[in-house]
Amino acid sequence: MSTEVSSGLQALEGDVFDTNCPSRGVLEHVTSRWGVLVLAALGERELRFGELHRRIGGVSQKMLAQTLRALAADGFVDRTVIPAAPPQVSYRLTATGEQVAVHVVGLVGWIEQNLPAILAARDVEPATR
Amino acid sequence: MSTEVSSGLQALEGDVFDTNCPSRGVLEHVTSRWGVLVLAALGERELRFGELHRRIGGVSQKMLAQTLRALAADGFVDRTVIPAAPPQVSYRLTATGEQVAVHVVGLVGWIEQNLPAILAARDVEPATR
DNA sequence: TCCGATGGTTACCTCAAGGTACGTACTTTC
DNA sequence: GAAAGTACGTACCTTGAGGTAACCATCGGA
Repeated sequence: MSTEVSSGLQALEGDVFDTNCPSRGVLEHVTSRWGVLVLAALGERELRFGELHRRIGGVSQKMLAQTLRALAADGFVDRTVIPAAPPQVSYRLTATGEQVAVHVVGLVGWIEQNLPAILAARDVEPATR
Repeated sequence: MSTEVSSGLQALEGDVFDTNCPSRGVLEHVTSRWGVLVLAALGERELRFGELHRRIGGVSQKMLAQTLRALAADGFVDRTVIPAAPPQVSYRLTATGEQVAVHVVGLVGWIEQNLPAILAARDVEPATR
C-alpha cells in the first residue's frame, strides 16, 4: 500500500534482536513497568495527570511524569495544557500511540483474562522441574 | 465452548491497575527487558539455550537463564533436556505461551515496522514542547 | 593431553530505576 | 491565613536488575 520505496537509502525496518538497533529503546519505553500501564489507561480515554495517577495503582508522581515524558518524546502521547487557575494538563494518545496501544491493550487484556489459569498452572507443575 | 463456570467462587479476572493484583507480576515477567525478546524469539521456533543466547543480542547467560526460569514458572515456556554428550536443553512455547507470544510478536513487529516513522517524529516536533 | 563447546550456577559489584520528601505557584475553601 | 488541590521538578537515598568472571561436568577433536 503505502510502501513507497521513494529514493530512500534508509527507512529500513528495525531489528529488536540487534543490541544497537534504536527499536530496543522504543520497545523498552513501551514495555517499561509504567509505560505499559499508561498506554493501557490512555487507550481507554484521555486522562489528566491526577486521573492517571489515581488510575494506575502504585505509581509515584515522579515516575508518572517521567514515563509520560518518554512516551511523548517517542510521539505516542500528546500533552495538552489548559491554562486554568490550577493549570490542568491532559494526556491523550496520538494516532501512532493508538496503534501501539492496541497491541498493549491486547496483551494486558489477555493476561487479565487468563490470570486464573496462569496462577493455577504455577502450583500444579512441579513435575516439569 | 470451554467456559465452564463450574462451581467456582473465584476465577475472577485480573486488574493490572491494582497494585496488589498478581497480574502485575505476570505482566512484568512478560514485558521485562529480556522476557519480551525471549517470547518473540521462541514465537518463531523452538530454540536451544545457545541459539537463544546468540539470537538475542546483548543478553548475558545469567539473565537469559533467569528470564527463562521466570517464564517457565508462569507456564509460558517448556524446557526439554536432551541427555546427550554435552547436555542439550531446548526451549519452546507452551500452548499458553503461544497465545501471549502472539501479542508480544504483534507489538514487537509493529515497532520494527514503524521505527523509521517514530525516529523521524522525534526530531521534528520540538514545537509541542 | 589440553582445548573448546554446552548449559548452566554462584559470588561479587555497579549503576540506574524508582521511591520519599520537599519546593513551587496559583487559587479556592474553610 | 492556613490548608488543600493541581502538576510537576529536584535532591537524596535505597534497592534490585543486570553485568562480569569464575567454576563445573562431560565429551570430541587436534
